[in-house]
Amino acid sequence: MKRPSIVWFRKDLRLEDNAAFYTAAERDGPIIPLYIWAPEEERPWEPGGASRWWLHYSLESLSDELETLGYPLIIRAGPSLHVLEEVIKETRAEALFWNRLYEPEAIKRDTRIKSTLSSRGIDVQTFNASLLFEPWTIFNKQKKPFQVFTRFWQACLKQGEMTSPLPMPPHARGRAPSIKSLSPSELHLLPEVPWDQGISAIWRPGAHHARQRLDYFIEHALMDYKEQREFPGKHGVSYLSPYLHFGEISPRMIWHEVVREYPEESEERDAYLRQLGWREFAHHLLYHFPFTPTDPLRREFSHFPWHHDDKALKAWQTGYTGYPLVDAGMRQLWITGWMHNRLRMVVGSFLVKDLLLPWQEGAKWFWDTLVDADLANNTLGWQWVAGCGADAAPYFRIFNPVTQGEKFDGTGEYVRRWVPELAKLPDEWIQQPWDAPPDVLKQAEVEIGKTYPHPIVDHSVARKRALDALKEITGAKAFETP
DNA sequence: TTTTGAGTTGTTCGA
DNA sequence: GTCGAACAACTCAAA
Repeated sequence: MKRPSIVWFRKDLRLEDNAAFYTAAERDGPIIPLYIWAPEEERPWEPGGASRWWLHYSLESLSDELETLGYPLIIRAGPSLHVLEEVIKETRAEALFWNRLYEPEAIKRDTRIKSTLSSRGIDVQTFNASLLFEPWTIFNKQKKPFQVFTRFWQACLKQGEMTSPLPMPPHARGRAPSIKSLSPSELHLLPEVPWDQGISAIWRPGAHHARQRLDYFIEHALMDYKEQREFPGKHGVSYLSPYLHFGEISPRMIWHEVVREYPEESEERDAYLRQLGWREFAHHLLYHFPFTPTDPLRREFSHFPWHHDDKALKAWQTGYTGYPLVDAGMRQLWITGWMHNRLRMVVGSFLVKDLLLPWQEGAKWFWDTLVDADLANNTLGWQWVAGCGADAAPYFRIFNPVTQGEKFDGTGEYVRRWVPELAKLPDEWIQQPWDAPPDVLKQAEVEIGKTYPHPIVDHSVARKRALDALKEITGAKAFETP
């Protein structure tokens, strides 16, 4: 019997298709599953409020699952290297396995830890458990990273057969030495004031629930995905983003299940798989352009004449801009810790183009409020919407919140759900209550400026202002990548 | 994963 | 009955 191996869990809080855990279980010796809470190592992107909430329940769930297999989870507080050294000493572990992360700070830390511990004779091995295609495996013909999604995804799909997910490892054979552990509650991840009721009402963290969501999605929504995913009032999407972020399900498991259920190519199926592609693309970009969480990929945008307006920012954050669709999105986020992707584009465009506030402010707010806050995805999303990132359109995208409402929430059911003070307005006026005739407003018990705010800006004026602001930088230094 | 405005075509209606 | 204004509905290029 060998000495113990440590499996360092991070954003891979599952047992199935977990290469690090699987490798440890195949090895002949006890396993010490370890979680280290070290938020300062991720600064300035330490987990936000909603993420912490999720993490608390994920750790409880992971701990329960491990317990039934006979591997009690050890939870400690960082710094990571220090904790690893401690645990190695306490258990006489001789091997350490983990699944790789792709955020710049995590890469630096992990590289340092790997070389330090390897040099002391620990068998350190790392694995891919979070991506279908690791960033250093995909390049264009000039050997450079792709900056356009479609080409990137085509190149990925040409890589050939996707390998199958790894199974659940067997029950523990050896008994790990018993060492001290914190409980999830001792990490103080849950809020002290109970703002989490809306989140608790709809989310169930944990690998088991990720599975259920996936099965439900494949059975009920996948075949209508291409159309239905556009309607925020419907349940046309998979709701898997937070599970993917914390690794409670792997993209490979999703891919495999979807393809097993629908072996034939189809527009619906492939439209969904393509979304996994966007996640891959986001990680790819973050890896190759590690400055992008704070700085624009297109450098000329660092001269963009942003405004600074705390009042406007606050109105956006709290969902009081006077544009029903924008406000509905922001309130859904605040209450449930999640926002439909179409709304992420609409509210993002509104912050950046209509209010001319820097996209970094939006990214920060999302980081704190989203249960699926993910550095790669958040960065890609905000740079895309600001027009300063990859996959830039040849035009300056400015979403019209009224038109978007009419197209994607024509019946107003989404707005009515999240902006109840407008609920009684007829469909015709619900996306633009300021234009409704006085008797209609009266009938609906809406008083603009009292029960619901005046529009914070006039969209058509704001649109022109944004185009003018863009002109100020288009003369600036041309597009370049470092 | 867009919007706008200009231009075109088609329809209605009244002089 | 014919003509043109007005407008709706649509396409398309440009941003």
